[in-house]
Amino acid sequence: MALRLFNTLHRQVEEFCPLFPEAESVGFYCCGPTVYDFGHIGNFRTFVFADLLRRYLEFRGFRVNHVMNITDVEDKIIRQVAATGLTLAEFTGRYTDAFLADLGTLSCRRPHHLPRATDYIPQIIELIRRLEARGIAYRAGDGSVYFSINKYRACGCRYGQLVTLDPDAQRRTERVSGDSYEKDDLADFALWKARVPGDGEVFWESPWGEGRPGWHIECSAMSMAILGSSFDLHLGGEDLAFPHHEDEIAQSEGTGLQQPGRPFVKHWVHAAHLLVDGKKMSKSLGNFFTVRDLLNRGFQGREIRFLLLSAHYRETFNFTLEGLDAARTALSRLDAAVAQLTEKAGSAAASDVPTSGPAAPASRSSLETALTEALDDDLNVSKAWAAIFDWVRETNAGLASGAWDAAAAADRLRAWRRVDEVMGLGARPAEEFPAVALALLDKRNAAKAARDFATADAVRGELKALGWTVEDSKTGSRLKRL
RNA sequence: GGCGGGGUCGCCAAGUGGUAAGGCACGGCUCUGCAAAAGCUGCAUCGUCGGUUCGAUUCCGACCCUCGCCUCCA
Repeated sequence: MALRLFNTLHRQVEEFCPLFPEAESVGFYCCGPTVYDFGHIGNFRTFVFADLLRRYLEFRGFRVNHVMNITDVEDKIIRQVAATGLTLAEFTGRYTDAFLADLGTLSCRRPHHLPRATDYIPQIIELIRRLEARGIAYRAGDGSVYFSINKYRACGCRYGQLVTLDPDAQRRTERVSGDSYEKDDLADFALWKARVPGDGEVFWESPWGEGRPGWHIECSAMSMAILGSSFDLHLGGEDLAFPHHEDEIAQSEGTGLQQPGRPFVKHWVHAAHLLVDGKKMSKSLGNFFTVRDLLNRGFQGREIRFLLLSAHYRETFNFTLEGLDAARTALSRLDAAVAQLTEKAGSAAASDVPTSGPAAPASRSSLETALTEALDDDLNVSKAWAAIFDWVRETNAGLASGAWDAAAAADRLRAWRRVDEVMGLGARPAEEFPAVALALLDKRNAAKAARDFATADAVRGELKALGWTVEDSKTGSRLKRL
């Protein structure tokens, strides 16, 4: 079996085969954030999904070269820079740091490369020059440089690979028409935007005068600079398919840098949106939660990650706080099983180091087999969770019946750790018990030992008021946060 | 208006031409001093109407509802 993934280019599920099987790594690009504000969890759904795919590829034995751009020059950023009086680097640096911190909170592996658009101005200019030399880019009256879709098509290239849009049937919004007068054609898009007074100090010298990069060119420049002119995987949110990715293909393939027969990107993968109350989560609607918002409400990053990974990436997913509560409950059941297994395994588990890469079939656990089967199927996480929760039930039942010794428990634990290399939930953070709670626990244990149940129950009530519940077991009592 | 997704148990969410995974919630039982946790167990005929078929939730058609893209956007 091999990994099968939906490819937006062909609108079907296809087996993932590296473009260059002999190459040492798989080229993996995911459109990153525009750093003008904190990202919301809708944005992070895509990044968590990208992380899952990366982890799974690595689990499957591929070496992944993961690139995520940081777009640090753009209209909203320029407005904010002007408004705050900060320099571009100061302003975008803050949100870049916040973004990376949030990525860490959600247990996403750090991309190997995090190129910033402003560090790639020479490459961007070079790309535009190539397009200009091939007659595909043209300079408009306002000094900006545009991409000509007609010229591009005249070169035998296809515009409209990711979406089917009939230009004549499109809705003409004010914004589109208002934007069009400098362009030869409505659908053309800016490669280089001439400096205007509102840009303040944000501009670069170029063969076309002072200005800044257009909307989509930075991704073409950075992805090709780092991964080459043809690479394996390009991901992003579904809203980026058009126009961003379509234009990216046009700019990249318009340069003619690819080997004959090689596409710019072999496999395009798009993640569906997160909804809130049935509507797309977005900055403009104001219906968004940032990772920080949820942390402030007492949720953990891994709980958010779990929720974001609970639905298939190509289905829209409705985010609710109730859903997050349910995710927390489910995750704590998993945590409890893993914790008990760890306890049972004792020192037998200590030497285990989870490893990536394919396990020999003989040593593959049934959990791992089920996970692989599920994820090979276009990353069917629902199926994967079903297997994981079946495993949780088996684990609890086996633990309760005393069926396993330490070594058997360690085996099961090892299986889980391998699977968690992909899911990325990690271990539950160690709980800090306040001294008061521990004192009350002792008091209750003493009362219980003396069979003074009235006192024991009263103390349990006190603990409950403090937000702790008590779980009695054969081996003793433990505290658990309510 | 054009294009593309969805409508499966109270909620979330897989899936299949032969009567439907998993999670959360809920009920019963076991365990427990009582609980909690855990286990066992119960709980859906798949938007509507037609059609194809021995048989459709799964295929086709129509309709209703809903979300997204077409404009910066994960």
